[in-house]
Amino acid sequence: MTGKARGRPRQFDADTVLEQAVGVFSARGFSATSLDDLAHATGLNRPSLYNAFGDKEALYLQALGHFVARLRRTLEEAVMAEPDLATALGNLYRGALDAYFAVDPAPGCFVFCTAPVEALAHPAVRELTLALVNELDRLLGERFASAKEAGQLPPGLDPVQTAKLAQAALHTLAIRARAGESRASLQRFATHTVALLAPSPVPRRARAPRRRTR
Amino acid sequence: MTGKARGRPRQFDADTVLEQAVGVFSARGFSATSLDDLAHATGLNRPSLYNAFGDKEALYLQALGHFVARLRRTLEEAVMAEPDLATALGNLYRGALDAYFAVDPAPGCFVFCTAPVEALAHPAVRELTLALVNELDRLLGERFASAKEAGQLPPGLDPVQTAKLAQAALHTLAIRARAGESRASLQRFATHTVALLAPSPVPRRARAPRRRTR
DNA sequence: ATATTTTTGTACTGATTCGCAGAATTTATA
DNA sequence: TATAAATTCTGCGAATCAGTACAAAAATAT
Repeated sequence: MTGKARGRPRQFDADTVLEQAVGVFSARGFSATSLDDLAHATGLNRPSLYNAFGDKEALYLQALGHFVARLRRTLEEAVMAEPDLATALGNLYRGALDAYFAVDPAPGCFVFCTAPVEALAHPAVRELTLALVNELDRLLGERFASAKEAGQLPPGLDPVQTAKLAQAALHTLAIRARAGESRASLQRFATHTVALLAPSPVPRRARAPRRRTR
Repeated sequence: MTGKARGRPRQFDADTVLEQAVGVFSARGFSATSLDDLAHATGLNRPSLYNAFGDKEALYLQALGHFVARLRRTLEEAVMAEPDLATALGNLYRGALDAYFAVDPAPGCFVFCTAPVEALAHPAVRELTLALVNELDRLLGERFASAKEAGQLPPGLDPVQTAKLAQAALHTLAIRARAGESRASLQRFATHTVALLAPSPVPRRARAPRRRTR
C-alpha cells in the first residue's frame, strides 16, 4: 500500500500524534484546546496538523476514533475473553481506573468526560459518543447473556439492562475520578458493584432462588 | 436587608438571568459559550453581566450554584420525604429525565455533562462538582439507610455503596440523554434499576411495614 | 541533473474573544 | 435643587484564535 512515498517524508508518526492529541483534548476538552496547544504538545506546527488531519474538529474526531479503537481491543481481551463474569467485570473496572488515574490530575475518561459537552454543537461527536455507548451496551450485553447461560447470573437480572448498569458504573467512575474522588474510594465502589452484578461462584447453596419472586 | 437601594435600580432579576445562563451554559458548555451568547440570551449587555456577576467563570459558578440549589430542593421533597424507597427512586429518575429532556436536543444534566470538562482547568468547578456528588451520595445514603431500617433493602446491599450506584444511574442517564439515546429506552433502564435497587413492596404477603412508615 | 510531489516553517489575515473605560441615565439622599 | 450612588450603554483595546498563503526543504521519478 505504501511502498513509494513520493514527496518529502513525514517527520512524525500519525498514531503517536493522535495519542498526544488524546492527552491534550482529554485534559482541556475540545473547545478550550487551541491548535497552538496541540502543536506544542505534538512538536509539529499548525500547518502540518492541518495537512495531516484536517481542521480542529476532524482532529478531535480522529483522536476519539483512536481512543475508541484502543479501548475496543482492551475490552475484547480483558472482558469478552474472560470466562468468569466477576473476573471480567473486575478487569473492566480496574483497567478503567488505571486509565482514569493515569496522570496526576486524574482526567477520567476522554470520551465520557469531554465528548458530551460538544455533542450538542457537533453532531459527529454526538454520533460517535452514542456509537461507543451502544457498542459497550452490546458487548457487555453479550457478556452477561453468556453468563446467564452459564448460570452465573441471578435469574432476576436482564442481561441487556444489567449491561447498561455495568456501563453506568463506568460512567460514574469517570466523572468521579475527574471530580477528585479518591481512587481507593472508587475501587471500593467497583468491588461492591461487581459483587452486586456478578455474584461470585455461589459458595454453598447450590440452590438458585426461585423464579423472579422478589 | 435591602430596603434602600441607593442608585439606579436594576432592570433585571438576578435569578432569572442565572436561569437563562444555566440554559446557555448547559447547551454549549463553559468554554464554547461567549459572553455575547450570554448577553444575547439574557437581554442585558456585557458590562451589566460583569457588574452583577463578575467574569465568565464567576457567572458559570453562580449558575452552577443556582442549579444545585434548585436540585437540592427538588430532591429533598421528591426523594427524601417519600417513605417508599421504590417510589422515591422512581421520582428521582423520572424527575431527572424530565429535566434532561426539557428542550429538544436533550442537554442531559447541566453539571454532569458540562462541569467535568472544566474541572481540571478550574479547581473551583472541580470542587463544586465533587461537592454535589458527595452531597448526593450522602442524601441517597441516608435514604437507603432508612430503607434498610424499614426492611425495604435486601440484606446484601450496603447503603453507602448502593447510594453511589443509584447516583451512577443518574450519571449514565445524563450522558446517554445528551448522546442521543431515546427517552423511552432510558425510562426502561430507570425502571429496571429501581427494581434492582429497591425491590418493590412485596405484592401479596402483607408485610406491614412497621414503625412510622405509611 | 531536472522536474515533480509532499512536507515543513514563517508569516499573515480576518474574525472573535474577554474585559474595561468613560459617558449617560436613573434613583435616593441631603 | 444639588449631590451621591448605582446601573446601563457605546465603544475600545489587547490578546487569542482558526485557518491559509507562500516559500524553502527533502524526497522520488524521469
